[in-house]
Amino acid sequence: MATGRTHRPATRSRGIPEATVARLPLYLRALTALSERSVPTVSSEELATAAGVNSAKLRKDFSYLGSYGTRGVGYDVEYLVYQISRELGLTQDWPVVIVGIGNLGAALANYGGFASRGFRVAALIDADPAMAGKPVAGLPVRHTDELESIISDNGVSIGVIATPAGAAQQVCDRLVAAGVTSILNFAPTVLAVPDGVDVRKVDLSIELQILAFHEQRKAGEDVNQPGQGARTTASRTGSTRPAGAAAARDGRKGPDGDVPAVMPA
Amino acid sequence: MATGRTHRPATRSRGIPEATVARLPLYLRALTALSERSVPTVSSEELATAAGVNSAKLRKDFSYLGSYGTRGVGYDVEYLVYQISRELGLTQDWPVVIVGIGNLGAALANYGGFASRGFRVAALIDADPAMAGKPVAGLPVRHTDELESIISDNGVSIGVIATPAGAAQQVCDRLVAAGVTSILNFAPTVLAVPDGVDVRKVDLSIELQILAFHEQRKAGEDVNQPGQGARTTASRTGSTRPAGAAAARDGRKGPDGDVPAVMPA
DNA sequence: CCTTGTGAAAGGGTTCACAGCA
DNA sequence: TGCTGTGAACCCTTTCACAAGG
Repeated sequence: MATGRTHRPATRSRGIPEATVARLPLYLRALTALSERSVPTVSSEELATAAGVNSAKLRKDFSYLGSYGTRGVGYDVEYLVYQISRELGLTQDWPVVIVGIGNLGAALANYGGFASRGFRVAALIDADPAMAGKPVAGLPVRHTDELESIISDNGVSIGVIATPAGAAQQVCDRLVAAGVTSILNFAPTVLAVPDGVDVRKVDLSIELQILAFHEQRKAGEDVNQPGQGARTTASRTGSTRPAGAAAARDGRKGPDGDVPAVMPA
Repeated sequence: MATGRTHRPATRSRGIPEATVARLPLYLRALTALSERSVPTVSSEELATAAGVNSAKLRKDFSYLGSYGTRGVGYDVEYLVYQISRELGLTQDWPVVIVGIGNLGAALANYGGFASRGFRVAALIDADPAMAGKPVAGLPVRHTDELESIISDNGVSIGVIATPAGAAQQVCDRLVAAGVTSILNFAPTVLAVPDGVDVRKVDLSIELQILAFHEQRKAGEDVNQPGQGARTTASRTGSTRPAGAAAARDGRKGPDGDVPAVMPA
C-alpha cells in the first residue's frame, strides 16, 4: 500500500517480510502501553489482542526477529520494546521536514506521535511568503527557497508532503534532489521517484471510498438503516441504478450476469 | 490494512478481491483527470502508468468488474469512470460525521477531496463546549451530546474519528450504537467493534516508522548521506548498536547469527 | 497489428496444528 | 502444564504469457 515506484520488489529488506514490518509499530505501541503500566511479561495471546491481530500471526512475526520469548511464560515487555525499536530504526533520531503548512500540515506539525518515537520535526516549509516566519507548533515556517539548505544542514532523509496535489510532484523532485530518500505523501497524486527512494502515501479520500464500497454491500437496497446487525451474505441485487443515468450502451457484460450497463451523459 | 475486528475473513464482498477494491479509487482518480482533459479512450498501459501500477494488474483488476474494454483500442474513459463509481458506491451520496475537531479534524473538514466524491460532511462534532457553534469549514461545530440525534437525523453510516487516542473507543462505541457501520479512525488506537462494522485506520506515526525501517536499511552504517543512489543489496552489518544500551542479556539469538542482544536500562 | 481478457504459474501472507522447551 | 516457535497447508495476490478478438 505504498511506493509510487520502486516497491523493493523481491528484495525483502533483510529477511523481514513487508507485512511484518507494517505490524511492528502496532506491537510497539501495545508494548509501550504495557511498559508504562509496568507489566513485566506478556503472552502472545494478550499482546495480540492488544494489537488487534491473532496470536499465530504475532508469533510468526516475532520469529522473523529472533527467538525473543520464553516458552511457558511469554515475552519480556521491556526487552521486546527495545528489540522492535532497534529493528525499526527508532533508536536513532530522524529529522523530518513537513512541506505545505495548510490545515493538514499544521495538524501534522502539532501531532504528538511524531516526537514520541524518534522523529523530530526539523522544519516546516511553505511556498506562501506570507506564512514565512509565522510560528506553527512552536516552529517558524520557512520559505520554500530554503528547502535545499534546510535538508542538507539538518541531514534530513525523510520528507512529508502535505501540499495541494498540483505542487506535490515538484516538491517531491526538489526533496529527492536535495537528498531525501523517504517520502510520506498526503497529496492525492501518484509521485514518480527514482529508484532507491521510498514513497508511502496516505489518502483520506481513498480510505473513504473503500469504506463506501463495503457499506454499499452491507446495505443490500436500503442504505441509511441504523440497524447494526451484521449481514454477512450481502443481498445480491446487483446494480443500484442511480438517477442521473442515461444513454444506454450495448454489448457490455458484467461479471455475473449483470443487466446491460448504462453510462451517464 | 484495516478493520480492528471483523476483517470480512473469507467473505470477499461480491467476488471483487479486496486488493482490487483498494485500487479502484486510484484508477478512478486517474480516469477523472483524463476525463477532464476530454481524453476519450485510454489503454491499460497508459492508465496503469497514470495510476502507478503495472498494466497486467490493472487488466486483471478490471476483469473482475466485467469486460469493459475494446481489444486493439483500450477503455472508454467516461464509461469506466461511471462503472467504477457505481462499483464503489459513489453514485449515491454518503453523509459522514467527523468527531474531534482539533487540528486534524479541522483539516479533514476543509479537505476538498471529501465533497468531490460523493461524501458530504453532515456534521462536525467535538466534546469541548467552547467549540460548540464555532464555524469550521463553513459548518458550526456541534457538541458531543448531539451525536446520536445527528446520526439518526441524517442517516449517517460512516463516521470519522479524529479525537485523541483516549477518547476514541468511547466515541466509537457511541457511533456504532447510534447506527454507524463504517469507521475511519485517525486516533492511534486499536478499536474494538462488533461484527458487521468496518474499521479502517490511518496512522501517521506507523507510516513514518515503516519509512524509518527502510531508511535504516538503505544506509548501511552512514545515515544522513545525501546520496540518492539505490543500494539494492543493503549491507548486512547486522545491529547498529545504539549508544544508550547496557545490561547484557544472555541466551538470546538473532535470526541469522546476530551477536547476543542487548537491552536498555 | 494492437490491446484486452485470462488461464496458469509463481510468490507472499495467513492460519493450522503440534513439536519442543521452560 | 503452558506457551513459544515453526513446518506445512491454505489462500490471496501478482506476474507471466498468450489466445481471442476488434
